[in-house]
Amino acid sequence: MFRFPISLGGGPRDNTKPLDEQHHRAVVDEVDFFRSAEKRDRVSRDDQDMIADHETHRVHVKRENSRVDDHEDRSTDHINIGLNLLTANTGSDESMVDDGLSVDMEEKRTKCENAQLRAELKKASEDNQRLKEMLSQTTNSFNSLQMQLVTVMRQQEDHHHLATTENKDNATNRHEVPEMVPKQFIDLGPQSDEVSSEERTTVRSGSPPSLLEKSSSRQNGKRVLVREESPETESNGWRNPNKVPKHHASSSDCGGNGSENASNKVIEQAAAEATMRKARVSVRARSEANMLSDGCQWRKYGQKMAKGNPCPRAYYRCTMAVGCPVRKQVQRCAEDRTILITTYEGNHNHPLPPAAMNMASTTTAAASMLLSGSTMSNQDGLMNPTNLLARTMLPCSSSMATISASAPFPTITLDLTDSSNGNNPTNNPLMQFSQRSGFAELNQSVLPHMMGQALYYNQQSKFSGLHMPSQPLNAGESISAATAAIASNPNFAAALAAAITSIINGSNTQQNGNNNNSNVTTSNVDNRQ
DNA sequence: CGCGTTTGACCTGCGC
DNA sequence: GCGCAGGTCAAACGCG
Repeated sequence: MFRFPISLGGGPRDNTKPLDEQHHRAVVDEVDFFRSAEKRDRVSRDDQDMIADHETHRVHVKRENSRVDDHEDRSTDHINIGLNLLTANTGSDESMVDDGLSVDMEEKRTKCENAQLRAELKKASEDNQRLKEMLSQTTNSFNSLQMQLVTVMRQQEDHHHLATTENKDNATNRHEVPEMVPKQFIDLGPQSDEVSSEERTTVRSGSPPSLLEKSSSRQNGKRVLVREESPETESNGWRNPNKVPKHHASSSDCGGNGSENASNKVIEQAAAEATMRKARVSVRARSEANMLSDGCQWRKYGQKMAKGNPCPRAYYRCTMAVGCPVRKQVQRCAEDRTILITTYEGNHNHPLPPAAMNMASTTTAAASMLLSGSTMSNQDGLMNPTNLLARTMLPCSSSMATISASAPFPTITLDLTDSSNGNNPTNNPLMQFSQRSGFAELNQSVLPHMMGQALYYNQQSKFSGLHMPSQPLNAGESISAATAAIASNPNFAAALAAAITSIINGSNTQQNGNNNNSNVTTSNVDNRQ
């Protein structure tokens, strides 16, 4: 566990000081080049401080150093300490004869201790910072999970309510209450900041003015309610998201009457959407079919021969709602054509059937991670062992999940082919996950969901799309267990506690195994400048 | 006839 | 600036 150096090298006198003062002392980043000089100077001027106790001297010196500015302000005599050094020596009393050597030794000793203290302080501050980050991430994850839980519970309530209603008014109201899928908006993108949970509840239960409910979409022959984007939203949607910056630039030029703040906001939104779209989740699975059935409706809009692969790449977009930005690419692996590589991109902006929630949560989590990762520097990205994603995802799926930036966009690849131990399901962490979580079904649409849940759990993890080689870590089991606990245990607090414990243990494990953690978060410096 | 697929053209970003 | 590759568009086509 983390060790907090409570004793900062001070003697008993430290405990008598106020906490804030001690803290102040701890923060002061001084180098006592003039420690001995000050001391000797003080000896010459202050008889009361001529105490033989070395410890008392040292503590007093630190206090002096922490308030050196005050001294300089109050008395100009202390400005030129080095000059007073000679006069203090020459004019000193009998103590100078005896302390000539001991002072030097004490000086070295105090310097050494000071360096140790400084190192401990640095380490403590680093641990503190890391804990803060972990707490923040965990809190955010908890809030998100709680929101999902509320959504699911509400969904169940709705189903129950519908069932009871249908039982009561079976004949009369059936056509008025169409069978509908739960309106689960899993968009975790920038919109989530603007739409409060109350508003989302309203979206689920009512009909907001900006949303038009449309019953034309089909889902397995059933009528479903989908959200139809407003024209403005659609214009910023999938139509040409890659051109968003240019479009906005041109629009701002053409429509110069518009508010600059508004346009900036729109630009930021568009940039965020573009960023969200660039996060990709690639799923590798063995399949004879041309496409994985992930619960969504797709329409093919293009096909292209990719370089280095004799198999064409097919482009699909989600057609469950007008303007849904989600697209996917399907391509067979060049080396093994039985492997189907499906790459998802973007987040659904419409309600999804439960079957489609699986894959959607995965892509959404990836996009969210990209957003959070965009606020980080490369040094603090995946290469940083404090990264929750790297520590949580990769350990339990080191052979399945890789993150690569060699691709044009940050891509998380989920290898479900599992060539190494695929014949033994119990060796598969996801299989273990499913078994512990009580999932009866396990198919290619469920697997990404579970990965997606893990990703969702780590959506606050920061990464910059750097290449992260898979490294088997010891904390895999504990992380997997914690993830399973979250999924299966309705008590999120207990599950989160288990997860935090596992993460912390994993952090220590990693730190023990890797001493090159010089880039462990040491500052809050935001590198977006 | 409506919807989905096919396919060639076009656009855009990137490397040289 | 040019070429290449990835990605997208949209007219043509096929199917139920």
